[in-house]
Amino acid sequence: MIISWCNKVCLKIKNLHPAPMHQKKVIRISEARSNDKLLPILGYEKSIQPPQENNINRPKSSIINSLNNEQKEAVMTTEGYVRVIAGAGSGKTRALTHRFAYLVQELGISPNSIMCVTFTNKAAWVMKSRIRSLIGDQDTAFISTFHGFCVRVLKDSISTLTYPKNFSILDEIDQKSLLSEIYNQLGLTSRDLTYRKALDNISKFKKENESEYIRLMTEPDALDLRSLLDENISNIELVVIIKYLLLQRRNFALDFDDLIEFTLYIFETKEEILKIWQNKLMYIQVDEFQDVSRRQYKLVTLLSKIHNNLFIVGDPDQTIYSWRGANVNYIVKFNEKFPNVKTIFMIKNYRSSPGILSVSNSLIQHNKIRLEKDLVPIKEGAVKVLYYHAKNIQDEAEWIANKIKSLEVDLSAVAILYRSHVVSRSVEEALLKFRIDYTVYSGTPFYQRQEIKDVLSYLRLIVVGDDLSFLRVINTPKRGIGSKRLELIKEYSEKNGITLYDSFEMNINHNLFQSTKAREFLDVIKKLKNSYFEVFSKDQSETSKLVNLIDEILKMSGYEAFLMLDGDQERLDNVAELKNSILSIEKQLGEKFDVEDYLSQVALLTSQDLQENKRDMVKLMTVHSAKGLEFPYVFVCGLNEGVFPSSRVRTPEALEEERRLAYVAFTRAEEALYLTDSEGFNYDNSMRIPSRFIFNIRKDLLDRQGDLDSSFEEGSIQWINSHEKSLNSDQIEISVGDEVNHPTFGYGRVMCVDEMNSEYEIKFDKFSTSRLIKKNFHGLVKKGGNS
DNA sequence: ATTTTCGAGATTTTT
DNA sequence: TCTCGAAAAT
Repeated sequence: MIISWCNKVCLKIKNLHPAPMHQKKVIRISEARSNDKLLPILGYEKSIQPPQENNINRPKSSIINSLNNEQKEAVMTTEGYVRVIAGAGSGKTRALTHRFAYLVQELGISPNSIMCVTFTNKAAWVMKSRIRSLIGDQDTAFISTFHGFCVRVLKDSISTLTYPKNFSILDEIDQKSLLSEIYNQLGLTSRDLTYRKALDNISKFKKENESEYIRLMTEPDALDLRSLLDENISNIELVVIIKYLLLQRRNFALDFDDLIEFTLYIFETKEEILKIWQNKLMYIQVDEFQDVSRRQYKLVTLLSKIHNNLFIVGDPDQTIYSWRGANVNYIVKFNEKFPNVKTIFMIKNYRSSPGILSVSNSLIQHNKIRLEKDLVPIKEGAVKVLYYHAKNIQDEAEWIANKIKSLEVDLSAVAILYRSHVVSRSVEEALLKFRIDYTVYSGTPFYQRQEIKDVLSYLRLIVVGDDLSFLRVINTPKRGIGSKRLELIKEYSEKNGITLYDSFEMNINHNLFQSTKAREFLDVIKKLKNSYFEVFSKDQSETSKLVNLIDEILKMSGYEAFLMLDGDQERLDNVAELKNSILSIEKQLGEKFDVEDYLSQVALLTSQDLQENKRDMVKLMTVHSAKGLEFPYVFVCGLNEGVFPSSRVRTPEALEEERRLAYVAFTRAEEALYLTDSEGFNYDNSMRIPSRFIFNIRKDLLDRQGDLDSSFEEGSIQWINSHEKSLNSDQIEISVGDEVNHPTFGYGRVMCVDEMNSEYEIKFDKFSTSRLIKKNFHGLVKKGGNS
């Protein structure tokens, strides 16, 4: 409470609505105090990190010497298709980095000919710095995520398309704002069709009409889309999809999947470009291959076709992204798809103590669909994993806080993992109460925060002038321009085929804008545009051009004043942080820095890139974002039915994924692992019982604490068993291609089985588009025989 | 006539 | 934190 008060004390008393705990960054008391003298100034300068020191010219042999036999084998098999199936903590990333270094140093391969795909930006960053420490300061430009690579390709070659000539990246927030535009137009609300569902429909549409939709997006005019719209005007879901595509076109906006899809499209249609990349990238390495999606798989296999050097690393037991399209079969069946695949198993675990490992093994064995593979501990020790059953959530959270205190270790050695963000709330309260510093790693990513998006939108409006930025910025801070006045601007722009900003400028004298601050806003933007062109056209060697421009924007637009009046210290800090990150990027790139490039890529950056030096704080994050990381002490909390596994689980397959997720969580721990759950009620008022994953663990492996009543335990196990049975029996054997009969829709054929949402997609004879039917709908009858 | 504010209700996981 | 609708403020 004290810390939170310190953070707030500098604010106006007015706006005391606390943000949800899990979204907040809590800072140390000393920092909070020093902050209040900084309050009146927006953006204080933090010292910029000194550049990393490189150990140049290490003896060559060190690349191999520190490795075990399997790793050596993986590193030194430099030709052909190699698959490493590596358990958690077995040093797979190490094998990957050392292989990169080996290729460069021993075989004299240019680092520019090696593509190394990581799962996150952070992983790429870590890998780069490790490789640099092995081989000195070399260019490692092709160590990146799939998306990072695609941005690079697109930047080079998007001009070869007829349309668009230019692109920006849509993040989740942008997607939603596009949708809300459409909903406004159609008079829909999110109750009629949830955003999530609509976005689902859109990606499904794109998947099914793969070639079609790219053509529609890249043709110079969207006549096809418009006629498609007219034909299907009665199908509201389809209308939303088509309108969305039209808006995407208008804004040159690509979402994360489009990024890869467009790259593939360019590769498939422009052979010269593909050839260039295929020739350039002699070696391709992919980490976390178990979480590769269809598009990503297509991309790497396409790229490796000339040199045929593809090195993949992954652990099928750690597949936790199937809901995003990841498919384990790409790694499991890799050897069937390519000739002479060399498979190397790495099952020695260097990370965790034996107790942690046996618990993890014991858990994952309950999965039926998997390659048998038990990890072997290298570490020694007999410490058991501790399981604490609390009577209520507060109890659970405070037990964790107490335990952390009693550990008496560096706080940065401790991580608390949970299934979903909501769970973090009670833990945060307890940590505050016990005065334990912490950072929340997940939550809204830095570049998706309101204030950051606002500032960047101002910038983008000035530099690019796109509609999305205009909409974001026109009424923040409030200028008296709401839906009705916007309507006028939109209509005019639609009629004349111009951007919203241009339409706004042309209508500025309209009566409707008289009592608003519209003119003021227009003047400011005009002035800023001028100063942008002035500053950036001159060949100034001054480094912080962009930061200066942002300062100007903040002052002139009134956004700074708005933040100081309305926001809290955290937002001011975030804006300062943004300026800092721009400054360091500018410094890094020097003359090569380009504002438009920066703006088009900013969506790919994550908060993790900025949170490097968080010393001495407990880390809180979701299990998903803990992927690939390790911590000496790990707490997994909220191990309750309905939370972990999530209550949304409808199929045995989805349950197995939850179990893998738990497995990932457990195997993050190095020294000690603590599992906790609590009694009480879930948000849907159901009684909380311990997670089945607790009962999956062999009893003698757990050191149990807390008051778990034996009849309560008995009841819990019974409920779990019956739930498991119902999961399995819900499945009617209907698969793709089957003919079915539906009581109202009649005969149809199953086009697709969606495991995640447990739906069938069926094309009925009566309808032109297919429909989704829930798997647990009992009226569906399978028709025997073929037609 | 429009915009702003405020309370109520809801929320898996993310490149 | 987000969205929605109704009441209050310009």
